[in-house]
Amino acid sequence: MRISELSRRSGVPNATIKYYLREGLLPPGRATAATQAEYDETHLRRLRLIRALTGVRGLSVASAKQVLDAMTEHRTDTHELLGIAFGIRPPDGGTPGEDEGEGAGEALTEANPEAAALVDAMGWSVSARNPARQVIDETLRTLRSLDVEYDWEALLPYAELAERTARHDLDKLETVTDPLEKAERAVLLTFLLEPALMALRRLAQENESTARHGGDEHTSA
Amino acid sequence: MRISELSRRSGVPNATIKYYLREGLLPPGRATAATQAEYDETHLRRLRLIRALTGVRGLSVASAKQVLDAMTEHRTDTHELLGIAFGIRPPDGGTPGEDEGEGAGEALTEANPEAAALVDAMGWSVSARNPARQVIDETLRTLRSLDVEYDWEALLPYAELAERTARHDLDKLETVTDPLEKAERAVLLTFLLEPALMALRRLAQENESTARHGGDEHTSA
DNA sequence: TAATATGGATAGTGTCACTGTCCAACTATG
DNA sequence: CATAGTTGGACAGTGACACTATCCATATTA
Repeated sequence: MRISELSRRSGVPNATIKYYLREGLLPPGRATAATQAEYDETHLRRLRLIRALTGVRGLSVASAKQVLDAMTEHRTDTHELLGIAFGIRPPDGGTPGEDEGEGAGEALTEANPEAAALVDAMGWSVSARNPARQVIDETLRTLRSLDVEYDWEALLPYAELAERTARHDLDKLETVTDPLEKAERAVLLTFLLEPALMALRRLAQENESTARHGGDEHTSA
Repeated sequence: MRISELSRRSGVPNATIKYYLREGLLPPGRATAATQAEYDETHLRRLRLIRALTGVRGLSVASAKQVLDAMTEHRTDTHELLGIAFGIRPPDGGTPGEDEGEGAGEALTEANPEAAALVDAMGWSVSARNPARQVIDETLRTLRSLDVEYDWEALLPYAELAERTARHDLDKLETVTDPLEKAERAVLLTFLLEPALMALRRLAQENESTARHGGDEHTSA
């Protein structure tokens, strides 16, 4: 199919598709002539994936590219994908310092002692370079700067719940055999589910709060 | 203190403080003269809160304002705060439709049948207007549009974990008595913890993946 | 062959979160 | 009191981001 059909079938404007092509999020079509290219179902699918990541999940185009790249490159190694595909946080840009791309190694463990302690306590085996560590230490530090006494031990119950969540995630993944599809599913379950998971927590919080305080008028305007 | 000291003590540039004042995130100081105002510790604290929300959590300035406003207005009703303070998603702007401020009511439940079913199945009592419902339905719809067979029932295990998480959250909250402080803590635990919780899941996922697949070389470059 | 579509390049748009500059009014110091 | 420095407020400018629009030399289709 040509670009217009891709646009029509995906609902993504023509110009935007070109933009994604430029940015490398969408692989170029097979060129049939100097000014003509042919796209197929994989392009359509990729496009939907891009919109899911940038739309529902709210990733920036650059972050989506990283995830997509990791997905296609490491399609044989789901486990590594899960580790690598992260390194991305909400499209905030705040608190950069994200130029530690290489050679950080040990330093990161040192730099994130709380995450390290937590990982240790849980008996987890995760890369010292997993950026999630940094998120944890940064959050804890921020919390404490606001006088909330919170340390990695306070996160232990959450870690156990996360462990169960992860087990559930991986169970879901194991039903898929095709490596490419598996990698895609991993991305979907890891990233797309995040807002929904947080939404569940908010729902549960409201419910719990209602249950503890006055249990009526909770639906009032 | 004057603006410079506020800037020095918070690490937020002078110009940025002025910007927050303009945007209404930071309440104005007590004017001592036509071109002079006095700020106090509450301003400093608020500033730190703003940076925590926009920095670690990645909220947009506008979203942070909503949260902060809800926090100060509903400081008497923590339970309602938890329901209201959301309505904000990552600063993506994608898929808006967020102009349902009033009179949506029933329509939202209708519009989000999966969230409704889930809430029902869990026996939860939450407002029909809680925007988290929309996030859930939207995520599920997106997932299915990508051929991942996923419905609210698949979310049930997560909902149960969320319930436990929420219980844990509320427990932590109950130790605080001062209503203002409680509202602040609620915001902190609800919002600031989110990235950390997601980080935990990623860590747990990597660990679980390592455990299931080859258990070595997980730290390799 | 003429009208239309396409791919690629480049420029422009609107939003966001600041950042810089001005200036009149203050304050601190000599 | 003079004068240098600081402030609050207004407003313009900046750079990043995610598009969106315009061109134009082909290609395709009628």
